[in-house]
Amino acid sequence: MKPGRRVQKKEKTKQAILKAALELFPAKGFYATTTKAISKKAHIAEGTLFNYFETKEDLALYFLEEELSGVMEWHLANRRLENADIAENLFAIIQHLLERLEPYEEFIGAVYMRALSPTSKLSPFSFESQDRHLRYLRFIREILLEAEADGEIPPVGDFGAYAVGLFQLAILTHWLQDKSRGKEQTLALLDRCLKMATHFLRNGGWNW
Amino acid sequence: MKPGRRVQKKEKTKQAILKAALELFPAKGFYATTTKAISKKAHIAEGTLFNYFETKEDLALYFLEEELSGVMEWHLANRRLENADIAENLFAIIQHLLERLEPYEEFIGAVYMRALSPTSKLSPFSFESQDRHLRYLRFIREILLEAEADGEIPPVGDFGAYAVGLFQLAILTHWLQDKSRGKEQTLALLDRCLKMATHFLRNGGWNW
DNA sequence: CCACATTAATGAGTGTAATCATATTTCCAT
DNA sequence: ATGGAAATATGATTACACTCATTAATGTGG
Repeated sequence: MKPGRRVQKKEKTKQAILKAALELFPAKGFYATTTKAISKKAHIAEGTLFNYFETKEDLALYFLEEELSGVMEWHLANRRLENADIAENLFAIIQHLLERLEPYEEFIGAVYMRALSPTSKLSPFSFESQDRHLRYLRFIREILLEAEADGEIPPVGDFGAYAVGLFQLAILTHWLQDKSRGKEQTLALLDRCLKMATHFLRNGGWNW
Repeated sequence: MKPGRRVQKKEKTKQAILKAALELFPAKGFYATTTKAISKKAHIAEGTLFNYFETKEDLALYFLEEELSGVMEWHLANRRLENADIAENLFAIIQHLLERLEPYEEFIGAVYMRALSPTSKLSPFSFESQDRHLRYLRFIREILLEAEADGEIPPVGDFGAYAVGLFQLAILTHWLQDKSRGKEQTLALLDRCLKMATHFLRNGGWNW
């Protein structure tokens, strides 16, 4: 079953849009980049862009979602982490995500906060993009469940995953501002917070 | 020094805009309310609105900032809280804020997340609105400093205030979704988190 | 190869936030 | 009071994200 010309062309157009966006967003930022400019650079009509991405925000979020998926795949392939404790595990995951997000530093912050929002009161987002983020939350949930099963931490429920997601947001905002070499400040903070949190959970802070 | 006609009129116009916005935002939500509709209801020209508020978001955030100021004043006037421990103190503050935000529940979430952002990479916000939020962070910092001085908690630095701000954001997103009567779920969560955090800090979790 | 169905591309059109040159109002010094 | 300066209001205009009716390209069954 080889892909027909239609599928091929479609993929090519999508890649052209993404390539154009990835040249403009980092250079001019999310807000100063117009969809018109992206279309032009991708050599397509203005309307075509919206056949591929519902909104300009969705286009920017595509990169985030790709990297979130990438992190999940990477983690699955990285058996070494299966034996790591929960703090190491989460540290590795978040650090890896930050590394992957580096090319998007200049614009991803503008839309990241909204991606997190689980309620329509927060933004006029498509359900689809919420679904995609939910996948990542379920992934985190899985990791926490394993740690629970090993007796590493007490049961933290769905709320645990939600909390980690929020923590990740906090780390990301710190990372965006971090001027230190190699973002070492953020990494130190990340390490410290995770160690504290697991220490806290192990010592019965949660079951109280 | 009585205010001249100019100042009076200006204040009247501002109030008219706020009144109109407060009728439309809760009814239709932030996104479905047009600045044109607000102007019309306030009996002013479309452009006049932007003499008073830089952007539509700024207009919505005005209500938040008023309430943040209100919370600070309220806290200052409430001597009872000076002797309360840090958990009670923060609980009272955040609960009070949530109560005050109730009238804006339908639209404040749409802009709240952005107000928090301390970096221009996150949003095209005016510096002014960042300043206003900084005032609140300094207020939180003050409260934490008092608790530090009393030996209630170890020194948590500016980061402590930042963390509380982020925590408040987390609580707010929970609150927006909370369908329980009187938002009691959120209040229970708030109580639990604060008690855990102070317990944690007191037991040397931070100084590690 | 051809009709015709399905899918994708197009760009003029729309709605709306925000701007800006101009007009109007208020203030104040004489 | 009056003229001119400063502040404020105005709404036509702009810029932009996004829509949609139409056109073009591709796939398919006979």
